[in-house]
Amino acid sequence: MGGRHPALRPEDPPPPRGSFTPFQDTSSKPVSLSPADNPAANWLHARSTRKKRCPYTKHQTLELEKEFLFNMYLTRDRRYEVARLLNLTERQVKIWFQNRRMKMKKINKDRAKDE
Amino acid sequence: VMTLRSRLLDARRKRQNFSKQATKVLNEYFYSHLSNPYPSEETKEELARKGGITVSQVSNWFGNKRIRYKKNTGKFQEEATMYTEKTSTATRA
DNA sequence: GCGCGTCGTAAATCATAGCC
DNA sequence: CGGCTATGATTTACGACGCG
Repeated sequence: MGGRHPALRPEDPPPPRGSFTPFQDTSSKPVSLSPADNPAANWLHARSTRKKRCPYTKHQTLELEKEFLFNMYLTRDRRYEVARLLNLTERQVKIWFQNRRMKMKKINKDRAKDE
Repeated sequence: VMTLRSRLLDARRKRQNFSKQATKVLNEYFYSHLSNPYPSEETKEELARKGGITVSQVSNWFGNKRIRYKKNTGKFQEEATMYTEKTSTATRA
């Protein structure tokens, strides 16, 4: 593996709730846990405090796409405005743009091979 | 959703399930690395080559497989046994 | 240090291939 | 054929790490 884990943690105590100790484990690989009966026990998993994915409405998506067409990168002001208009948080808008840029990269790559 | 594949892939090849060869290659890796089924980029490329699919498809497959396996391990026991023995029988008999 | 960037992923959801 | 499930792909959300 590249070494870097994502937004997930391998296995850990129950939800700390207080939301500290984000962590993960870039180094140690005790390689021990994972009872034979549950191989998935040591796999990465999302923290239990993660917000459930909530599909955006057609309108929200359409407006976000229009904004993306205009600028792939948001200014702080635009982000605030878009979030207000679409009733999303600024964080959601920021992440939507990050994901959208990744999607664009993938599309371009696919199209490059395709010719 | 249909914005991507609807245009770049729909007209011609619609989604089709992977070939037996691709499925075999992916499952063999998955079940022989069950404790850590996260292939490196290089490994993904190799699996993609052996299966005749793209690296993205390999990533999608592992993402789907990990979640679906974790959600219902029981349902996969049969194929788990199958691919596990297929991979280890060589050394014995 | 903050703050936003990319990268890789989980989990949910979508779309439809394929099998009764 | 119509319904249902299996499966591949896409969509949200986030931690780790990088960089200015």
